[in-house]
Amino acid sequence: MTKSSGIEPRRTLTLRDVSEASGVSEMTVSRVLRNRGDVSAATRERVLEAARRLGYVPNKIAGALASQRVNLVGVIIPSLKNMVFPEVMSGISEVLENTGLQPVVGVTNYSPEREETVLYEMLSWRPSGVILAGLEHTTAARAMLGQAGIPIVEIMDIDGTPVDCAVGISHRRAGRQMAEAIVASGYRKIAFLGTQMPNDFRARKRLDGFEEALKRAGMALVDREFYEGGSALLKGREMTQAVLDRSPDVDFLYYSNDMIGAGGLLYCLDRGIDVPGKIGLAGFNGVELLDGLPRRLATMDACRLEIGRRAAEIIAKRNAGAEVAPEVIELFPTLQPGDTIRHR
Amino acid sequence: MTKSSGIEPRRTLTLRDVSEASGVSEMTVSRVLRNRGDVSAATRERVLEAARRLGYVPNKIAGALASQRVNLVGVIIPSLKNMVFPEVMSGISEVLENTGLQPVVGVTNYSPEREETVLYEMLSWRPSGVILAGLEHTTAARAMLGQAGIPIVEIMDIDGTPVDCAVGISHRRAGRQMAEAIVASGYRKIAFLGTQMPNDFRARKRLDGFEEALKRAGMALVDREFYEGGSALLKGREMTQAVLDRSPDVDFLYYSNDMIGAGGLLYCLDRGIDVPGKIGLAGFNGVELLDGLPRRLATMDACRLEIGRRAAEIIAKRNAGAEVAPEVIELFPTLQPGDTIRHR
DNA sequence: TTAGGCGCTGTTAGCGGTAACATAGGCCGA
DNA sequence: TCGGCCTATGTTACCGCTAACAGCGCCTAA
Repeated sequence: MTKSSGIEPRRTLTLRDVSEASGVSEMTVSRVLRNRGDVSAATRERVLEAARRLGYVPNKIAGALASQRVNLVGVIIPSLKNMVFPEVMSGISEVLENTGLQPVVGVTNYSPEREETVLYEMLSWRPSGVILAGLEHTTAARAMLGQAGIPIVEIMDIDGTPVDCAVGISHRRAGRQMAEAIVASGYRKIAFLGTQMPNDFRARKRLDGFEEALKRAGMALVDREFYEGGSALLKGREMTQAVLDRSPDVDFLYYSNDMIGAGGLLYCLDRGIDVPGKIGLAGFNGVELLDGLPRRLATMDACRLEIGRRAAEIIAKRNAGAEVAPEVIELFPTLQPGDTIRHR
Repeated sequence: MTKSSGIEPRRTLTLRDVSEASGVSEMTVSRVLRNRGDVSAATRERVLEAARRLGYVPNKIAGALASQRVNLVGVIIPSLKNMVFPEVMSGISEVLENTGLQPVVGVTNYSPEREETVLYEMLSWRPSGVILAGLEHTTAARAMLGQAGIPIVEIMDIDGTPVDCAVGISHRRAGRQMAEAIVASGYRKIAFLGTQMPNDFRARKRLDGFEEALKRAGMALVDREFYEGGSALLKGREMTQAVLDRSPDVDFLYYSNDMIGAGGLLYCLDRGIDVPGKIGLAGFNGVELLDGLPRRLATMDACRLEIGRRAAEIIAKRNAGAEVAPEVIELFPTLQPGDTIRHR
C-alpha cells in the first residue's frame, strides 16, 4: 500500500486547511465555525463552503484546551441494565439538549472503587459538571468531588449529606410508607425479597425504613430472601417459591424492585394463589413494564425522569453563570396500590 | 461569600504544581504519572506522594492534544431503553476494560439526523475508534466515517455494505429462518406485529426475510399490526387483542421483538387460549426477561454480547497497531423454539 | 476636518501537557 | 585512562485552537 489515487486525507484537517482553502485567517474560520463575533456574510459563506467541501471536523480537544471550556457533563450510574437509569438519563438528556451541554455516561456496576476510578477518569476531562447516583462514595471520591470546582449533583437519594447538590427521594421514607400501607390493609405476616448487593444503598435504606415502620406497628419481618444476578423476573419466581415453601403462613411479599415483584406476581398467578386476598405483593420503582402484567403490581414511583431533569437543570443553571447555593431537592414518590394490595 | 478559610483550590492544579511540590521537572512528574520512561524509585515515590497530597487530577485534554492520542471509543446506538443495547455495551466494556480504551455512548433515538449530529460531536473529540449500530446512515455521516481515519465498526446488521468493518447477524436470514420453522410446524395463518418506526431497519429486514420465506412457501401474512411508543409489554397485549379480534382465524403471531411478544403471550394465557396448540407465538432477541415468563416464548438470540465483544476487539486490535483489513464478521443466531411453537 | 466608533479581520500568546532530543553522572571493559 | 553506554532527569518545541487585543477602513457627529 503505497500511495493511492485521488484526494486522500493524509492527515486530519485543521483550521489552517480551511483557512487556506478559503483565503482568510484561522481566527476568522474559528469565528465562523463557532458563530461568535462579527464576520461578514460573504466571508462566512466562503468559509462554510470550504469547511463543508473539505469535510472539516473541528478538534474539540484543542478548542477546549484553549478556551478552558468543556461542554460535557459526567453522569455516573451503577448500571444500564436496571431500567431506572436509562430513564434518569432520558430526563438528563432532555434538559441538556438545549444548553449546548452533553452528557457522558460512566457505569460503576455498584462498586464504589469502580466509581472512584470512573470519576477520576471523568474529571480528567474537565467536564462542566458531574451527576452521580447516591450519596455514598469512597473518601477519595468525595475529596475529588469537593476539589473539582464544578457543580456536582448527587441523585436518587437524599438520606445523607451531599457534597454539593442533591436531587432525589427519601428511600427510608418510601420504605416506611409502604410498610404503613401494608399494615393498614391488614396484612400481618410480611416477608422481604431483595438483592444481595451490599452496595445497593438505596434498597438497603428502603428496607431499613420498612422494618422501622413494622417495628413501630409491633411487627417484624417473618422471612427474607436474597438473590444475586440472573434474570430478575425468573429470580422473583424462584425466591417467591422458596419463601412460600418455607413460610406458608406469609401473607405479604415486599420486593426490593418491580422486576422481581413481577416475577413473584406471575408465580402466584400461575399457582392460582388469591392475590391480593390471601397474599399481597408490592415492589418498587414504578417501571413501565408493570402496565402489561395481568394484574398491576403495587409499587412506588421513584420519580426517575423528574430526578434526571432537575439534576440537569442545576448543572445547566450553574454552567450559565448562576451562582447557586448548594441545595437539596426532595421529590415525593406516590404509592400506586395497583391490584395487589387489598383495600379496606 | 468572600474568602473561606484553609487551603482552597483557587485554580485547578497543573503538572507545575506537582512539580514544584516535589522538586522535580514537570516532565518527570508526567513520566511518573503515566508510568513511562525510567524514573528512580525514590523520585517516583516523592512525586506520587505530592500528587496524592495535592489531589492532582491530570488534564487529559492537554495530554491528548500533545500526544495526539485519545483513549476513547465512540459508541453510537439508537436507544438505551431497548435492553438489547445495554447488553451490547456490556460486551464492549468487557473487552475494552483491559485495553486502556474507554467507551463513550451516544444515543440517536433511531433518527439518522440525530446520528449524524452525535457522530460529528464524537469525531470532534478525535476518538480512537467508533462503533455504531446499523449500516444505514446519512450521506454526510458516511462521508465523515470514511474520512475519520480511525477504525469504524458497524454492528448488529450485516445486510449491506459497511464503511469499514461490520459485526452482526443477517436479519433478513433470521426472519427467513423463523418463517421456515413456523411453516414447518404446520401453521398457516400468520400475522406480524411490530413497531411503526421506519428507521428500525433491522426489524424491517427481518420482516422482509420473513415474508420472502412465506412467499416461497406459497403463503402470505394474513394480518399485520404496528405500534409506537408506550410500554412494549402492554402494547403487545393490545395489539394481540386487536389482531385476534380482527382475524379470528390467525394461528401464528410473529412479533418484531420479545417484549411485545411477551405481552402477547400473557394476553393469550389470560384468555385461556391454547398456546402453542391453537396459536403459536414468536419474538426476536432472546432477552433474559423471557426466562421468567409462564411459558418460554420462541425467539432468536441476536448475539448481542458477542457482537459487542467482537466489535471492541477489532477496535482494540487496530488501536494496538495491527494493520487489519476491513472485515465483516457474521454471527449466527440460534432459534430457540421455547414452548410457543408446536412440535411435529 | 477630525476624533471616535463600528464592522471586520489579523496577530500574538498561551492553554497544559508530551515527543524528542539533550545532558549529566556513573560504571564498565579494553 | 578513555570512549561508550546506560540511567535518570531536564529542555525545547510544538499539538490545534481561542482570548485578547491590535489594526484598518469607513462613516458619523461635532
